[in-house]
Amino acid sequence: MYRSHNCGELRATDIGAEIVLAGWSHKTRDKGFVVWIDLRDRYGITQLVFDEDRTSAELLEKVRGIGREFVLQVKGTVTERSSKNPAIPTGDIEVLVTELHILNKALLPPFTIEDKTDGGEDLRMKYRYLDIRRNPVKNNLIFRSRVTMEVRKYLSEQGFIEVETPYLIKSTPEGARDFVVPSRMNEGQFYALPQSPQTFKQLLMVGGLDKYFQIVKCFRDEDLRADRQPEFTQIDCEMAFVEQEDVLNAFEGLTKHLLKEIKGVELADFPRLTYDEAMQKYGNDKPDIRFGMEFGELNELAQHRDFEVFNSAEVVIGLAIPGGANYTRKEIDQLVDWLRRPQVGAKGMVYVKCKEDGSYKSSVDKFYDENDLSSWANATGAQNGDLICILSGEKDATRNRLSAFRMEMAERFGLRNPNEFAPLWVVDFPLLELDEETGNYHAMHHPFTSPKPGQLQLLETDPAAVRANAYDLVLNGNEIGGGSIRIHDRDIQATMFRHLGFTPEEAQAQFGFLMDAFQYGAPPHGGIAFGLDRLVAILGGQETIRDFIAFPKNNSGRDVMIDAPSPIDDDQLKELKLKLDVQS
RNA sequence: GGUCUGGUAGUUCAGUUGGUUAGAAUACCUGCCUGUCACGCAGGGGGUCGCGGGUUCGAGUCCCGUCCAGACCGCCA
Repeated sequence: MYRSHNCGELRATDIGAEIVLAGWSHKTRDKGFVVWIDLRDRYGITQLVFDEDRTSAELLEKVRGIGREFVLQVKGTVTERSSKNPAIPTGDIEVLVTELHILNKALLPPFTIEDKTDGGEDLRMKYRYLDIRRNPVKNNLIFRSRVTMEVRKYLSEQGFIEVETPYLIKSTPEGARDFVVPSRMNEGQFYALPQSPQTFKQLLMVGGLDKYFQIVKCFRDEDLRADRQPEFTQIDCEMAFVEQEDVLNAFEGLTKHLLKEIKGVELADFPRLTYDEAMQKYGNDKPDIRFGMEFGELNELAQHRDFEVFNSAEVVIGLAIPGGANYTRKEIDQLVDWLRRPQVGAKGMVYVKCKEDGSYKSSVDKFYDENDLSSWANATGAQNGDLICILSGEKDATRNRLSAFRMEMAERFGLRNPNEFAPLWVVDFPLLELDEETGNYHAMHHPFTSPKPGQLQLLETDPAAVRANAYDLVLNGNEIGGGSIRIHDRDIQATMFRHLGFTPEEAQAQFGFLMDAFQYGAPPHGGIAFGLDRLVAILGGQETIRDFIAFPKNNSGRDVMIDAPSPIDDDQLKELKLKLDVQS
């Protein structure tokens, strides 16, 4: 028996008990006549005590050889502390050690194993197993486990069946770049790792499973971000015989359940915005609605005067910055500089100061009078004391820029409170999106998404106008889930592929299995997939998902701990019949 | 593919206008300490200033290149 108790559970009621503990030596405090060691495990810290009166000289000698992170097993008596520590749960007691075994020695860790470590990101990732000993990381992993447990519990209770789908599947050109895996037994051929189990879950619906879910790894070979990893986990769900309303209700239920169980937050019914509304009000299809600051469209009010910049623009949009009227010239210049950075790319900004006395002062006073400026304040909801910032230009780019600006200002004003949760559904996404580079349309969600009823004909005449039964669940400015009602009719699916530029032969070669299945009685179906890593991070009140993943990859997709990816040797290449063509 | 920020002791960082022996904190080591718990006190060891080149009498500091890390844009059906 390695231990009778863990390091977090002994209390005053245990005083007098003979116990055995095991754990890591967290910190030693040697006061000369007495030595304390904080013994740490997953459950907490228990203070061990050794002193000149009660401990043998031999044992004291051994204790003084113990370094940080040695693995210890101790036998001893639970005793009352003469000076207690109310800061920790075990602070009333300590263990007077009679026997000590060093189960394993340890090198000095390259960073301190403390809540506020002195280690940087780099080192922590290289020695992730040490990092995981720290409370912040350990607690995040425990937190994640609680979330997945609640997901499984809730969905199982709702009648969903968890089914595993294959990881070695087929590469398709649509969507993200695939990670590929060479097949030894099929020379010159490759599997792809799934970007999502999309087609399989649809086939499970054809198979009659009716309600499916899976907590599943997905893989996308695209560049990383603080909230994006090349392998990530989805809560993947699909239901048969459902309309959009059924899916939204089912997963609004899941989200409410999680917020209640995990955060103790009771959410009201989620507001819904159409994609068009979201873009118009927030310039963003995943708006953060924890704060207001909605856009005001000023086209009608600002055009047809003598100001050419606005007249020639597709849109003129204003955003009221609370309390911005007293910004100095320098402060406003700094905002303009921020907007002009290459990442944002605005050419300039027009501003209107809405002064406390109700008068206006703008950078375009030459072209507009008080009535104009007043109408702008009205349109943007600006109060006296606010600053209206106005961007103009091409619609999508201008909305995009002002949206980035809105988020930046909210960040600066501390309006993005991590303990506040503001979910919403964004619905009625466009079915197709024009690819600027190729001039072709591609599916905004994916090619299996069904157009809104009655809009199929519109595909021929005005593809960009077609709306889809597609929806995103947005939480605090993050897309945490997205899904759609799928196509379940072979002919409609074939039509979709044609519009996406597939020849019938290509469509059959790549997705024939799905379209064939649709011929054998596919039920109407739809579903959703949640990004688990992101969801857990947001519930945990953090921006970056890395510390909710046990072994994450760095910015360049490397695992610096195991040093992957890495070259493979020539024998392996030969076996796979692969030749490399890389410049060394 | 691009923009920006950073790389100096085990670690986190400071280092002024280019100028003597590159500092602080923390960690580590030694000694002291009768109740510590961020223990305290005294002392000590510890540096390829990412790498390569250049400018200069002289480079941690300026210039060019390169590698690495991070944030973001593109990308992510």
